[in-house]
Amino acid sequence: MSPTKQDKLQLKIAKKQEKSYQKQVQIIEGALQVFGEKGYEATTISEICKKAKISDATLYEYFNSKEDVLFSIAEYYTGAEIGKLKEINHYIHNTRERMRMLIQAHLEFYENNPLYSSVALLTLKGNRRFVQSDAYKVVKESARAFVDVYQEGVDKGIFRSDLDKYLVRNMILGFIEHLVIQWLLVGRPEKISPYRDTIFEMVMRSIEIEEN
Amino acid sequence: MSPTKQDKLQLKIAKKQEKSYQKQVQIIEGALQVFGEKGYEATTISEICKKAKISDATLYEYFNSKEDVLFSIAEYYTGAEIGKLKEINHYIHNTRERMRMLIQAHLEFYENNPLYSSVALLTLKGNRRFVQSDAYKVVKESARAFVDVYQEGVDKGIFRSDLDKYLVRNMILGFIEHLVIQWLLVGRPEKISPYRDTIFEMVMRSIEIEEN
Amino acid sequence: MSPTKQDKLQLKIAKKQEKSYQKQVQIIEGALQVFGEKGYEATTISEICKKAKISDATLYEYFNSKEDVLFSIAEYYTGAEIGKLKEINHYIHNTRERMRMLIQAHLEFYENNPLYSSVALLTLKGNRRFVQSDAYKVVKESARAFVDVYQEGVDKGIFRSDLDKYLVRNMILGFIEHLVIQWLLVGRPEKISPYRDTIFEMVMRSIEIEEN
Amino acid sequence: MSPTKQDKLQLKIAKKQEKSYQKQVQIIEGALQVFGEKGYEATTISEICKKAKISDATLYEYFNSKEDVLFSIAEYYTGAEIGKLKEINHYIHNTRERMRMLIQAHLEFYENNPLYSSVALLTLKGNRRFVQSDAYKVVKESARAFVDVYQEGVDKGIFRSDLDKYLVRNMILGFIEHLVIQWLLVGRPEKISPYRDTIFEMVMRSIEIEEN
DNA sequence: CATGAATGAGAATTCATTCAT
DNA sequence: AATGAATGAATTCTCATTCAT
Repeated sequence: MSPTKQDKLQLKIAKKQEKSYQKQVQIIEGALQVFGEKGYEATTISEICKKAKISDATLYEYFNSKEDVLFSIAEYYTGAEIGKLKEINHYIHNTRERMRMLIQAHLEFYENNPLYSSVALLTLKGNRRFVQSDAYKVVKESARAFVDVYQEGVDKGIFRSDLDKYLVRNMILGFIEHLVIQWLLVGRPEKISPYRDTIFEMVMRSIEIEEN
Repeated sequence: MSPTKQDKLQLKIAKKQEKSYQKQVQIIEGALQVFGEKGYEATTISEICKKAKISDATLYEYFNSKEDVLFSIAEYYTGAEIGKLKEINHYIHNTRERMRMLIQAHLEFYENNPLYSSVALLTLKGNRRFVQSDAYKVVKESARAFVDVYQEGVDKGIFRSDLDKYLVRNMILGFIEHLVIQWLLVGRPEKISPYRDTIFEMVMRSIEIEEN
Repeated sequence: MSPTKQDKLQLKIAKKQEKSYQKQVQIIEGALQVFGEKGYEATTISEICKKAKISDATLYEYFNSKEDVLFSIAEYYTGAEIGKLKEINHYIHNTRERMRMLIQAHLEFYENNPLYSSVALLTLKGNRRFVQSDAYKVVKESARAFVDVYQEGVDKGIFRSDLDKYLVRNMILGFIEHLVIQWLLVGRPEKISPYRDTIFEMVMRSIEIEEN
Repeated sequence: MSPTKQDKLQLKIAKKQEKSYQKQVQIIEGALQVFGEKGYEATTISEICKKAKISDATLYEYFNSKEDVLFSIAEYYTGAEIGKLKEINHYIHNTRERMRMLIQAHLEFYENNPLYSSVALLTLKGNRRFVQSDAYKVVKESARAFVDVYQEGVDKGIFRSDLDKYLVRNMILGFIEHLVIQWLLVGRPEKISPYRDTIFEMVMRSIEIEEN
C-alpha cells in the first residue's frame, strides 16, 4: 500500500513543526518582500527562494504550497502584532484610550509595513480560501480586539448598547483598511497615521453615548 | 523600425468601439458569472466563452485580454448604476435623505448583485492595474457621490466642516465594503441591506453637527 | 453532392483570372511592402489588407492563401523584369556585353527594389514549396538568361566549353545573391551596384577561354 | 519598478551555462532532425522534445525559446566544423591547396549533413535576427577562413591584390551555397562534392594572377 | 464585388511541484 | 537537511480562413 495524499500531507505538517523555525521565517520574509512588491500571482516560487537564499525544493520542506507560504505570512505577522498589542493593552485602563490606541496601532502598523499591508489587504482580503485557513483564525483573533473594547465600553456604560458589536468592528476596520488600500494603490494620502485622531474621533461619535 | 505592437493596440481599440455593443454585453455577463463564482484566476477564457455562447477567438474581437474583460465588467455595471443613482438623486432634495439613499442604494446593489460584488470587492479592489485603467475612472466617479453629498451638507451648515471630505468617503465606503466582503466570504450576516439605517445613523453621528 | 475541395480550388483559380488585374496588383504591392519589411511569418493578412486598402475577406477573392500572395509577388516582379531584360537584350549583340548587362541589371534591380530583394532572397529562396509552385517557373525562366548567354559564348567559341552551364549559372547567381543577402542583413556594403564590373570581370575570368 | 523580464533573462542565461552540456546536445540533435526535415515554422517544440526524449518543459531549462534552439544548432555545428578545419589546415602549407581543401570541406560537410544544410541555408540564411545573435559570430568566424586564405595568397603574390577580400569570400560562399540550396530543393545535381575541382578551378581563375 | 463577423486549430511557454540523490 | 533536475498540466492569445449577406 502506497501512502495516500492524506498521509503525505500529515507527514508534511508534522515535518513543518519540527523544522528549523529560523528558516521558516527566512522564507516568510523573502516571500513578503516579493508578494508585497509584485503581488501573489506575479510572484514565482523561484523569486521567493532567491530572496530567501534557498533552493526551490527546500521551500517545500517548510511549506506545502505557494498559498501555504502566503497564508503563513499573515499568521506570522499578525501573531507578532497581537502579542505587542496585548502587552500595550495591559498598561491602558481607560476604555476610550484603549480604543484610541488600537486605531493608532493599526494605522501605524500598516504604515510601517507597507509590504505586509499590500499582502494582507490587496491579496489576502479577497482570497476565498484564506478565510477557511488556520492562518485566518489568528487574523480574526486580532480583529477581536475591537469587539472587546467596544463591549467593554458598553459594559461600562460609556458606549451605546444598541449596536451590533460586529458591525462596530466592521466600521472601524473597514474605515482603516479602505484608507490603507487607497494609500497603497493611489498613493494618497501620503501618510495615514496622522489621521489617527480624526478617525478615532469619528468612530467615538458613532458609538459613544451622547451626553446632554 | 516595426511599429507593430503600437499599431495592433490601436487597431484593437478602434475595433472595440465599432463592434456590436450587444455582444460585448453578452460577454461581460458571461464573464461576470464565471469570475463571480470562481474568481478571476481560476476562470478560463473558455469558460467565459461557453457562457457567452461564442468561441474563444471571438472574445478577442471584443476585448484585448482577459483583464480587459474584467475591468470592463466594472465599467459596465458601475456606469449603469451611476445613471440610476443620478436619476433618483434628482428627486431627493434633502441632504440627509440623499445620504441615506446613497447608503441604501449601495447596500442593495451589492446585495442584489452578489456576483458583481464578488468581482468588484474581492478581485478588483486588490488589483494594482485596475486603478490605472480607464474603467477605474467610472468607479471613481461613482464614489464621488458621497463626496458631493457630504460637501452639500457642509455648505448647508448641517455637516461638520472640519473633516476631510475624502476621509468621509473612505469611512462610508470602507464601512459598507467591509461589510459586503464579510458577507461574501464568511456568509454572515445573512443579509446586509437591513443594516442600512444603523449604518446611516452611525455615519450621520460622525459627520453631523451636534445640536445642543 | 457538395463541391469537393478540388472543385472549389478550380473555381478560385478560374475566378482569379477573371478578377480585376488592377486590384491584384494593389494587393501584391501592399504585401510586398509588409513582407519585405517584417518578413513573411511576422506579417498578418490584416496588415497586407490595410496597406492595400481592402478588407481581409477581399484578399481571398484574389488569392487562395497567404502563401499564394507571397509566390505571386515573385511571379509578378520577375515577370516584369524578364520583359525588360528581353527588350534590352534585343539591342545587345555582343555576348560579353550581354553578360555584363545581365549582371548589371540583376544588381541594379535588387538594389533598387530592396523590399522585393528581401522577399525573394530571404523568404522565397529558402521555401520548399516555392520551387514546386507555378510562380517558380517564371523565376527559373529568368535565371535561364545566364544559361543562354553562357551557351551563346560557348557556341561562339569565346567561352570554355568544358563547364556545366548550370554550374556557371549557379556561380553567377550565387555570387550576386549572396552579396545582396549580406547587403540586406548586415547592411554592408552600402551599395552593391558599383561591384558590377568587378563581378563581371571575375565571372569572365572563370568562363572565358584564355588567350595566350 | 519590477525588473522582472530583465531578471528572468539573466537567470536563464546563467542557467544555460551551468546545465549539463550533454542534454543540450541531445536537444540540438533532436531539433536538427525535425527542423531539417520539416522546416522551422512547421516544427513544434513537442516534436523536438519527442526526438530528444525529454518533456517540453525541460527544453526550456536549456534554451530560452524555439529560436534559441535554432540558433544554437548553427553555433554547435559550425563550432565543431571550425575545429576540424583548423586541424586540417595545420597540415597544409600550400595556399592553393588550402583553398582547395576549404572548398572541398565545405561541399562535403554540406553533402554529408543535409539536415544541417537545410537548417543553415534554408532557414537561418534568411533570418534577420540570426545575424544579430551570438551564434552568428561563430558562423562569421568560419567564413573568415576564406578571407584568410585569399589574403595569404595575396601576400604570397599568387593571388591578385586588386580584389576586395570580402567580395572574394562572397563569391566562393555564394557559389557553394547556391549549389547546395539547389541540391536541397530541386534535388539536382544528385551529388555536389564531385564539383569540388571544377569549382576550385573556377574560383582560382578569378583570383589568381595570370601567368604569361 | 466586397466585407463584417466568427472561429477552428494550434502552439509556445510558464511554473508549481516532485523526487532521487 | 538540501537541492538539481525534470515535468505535467494548463491557458492565453493569434491568425489565416470562411461565409452569409
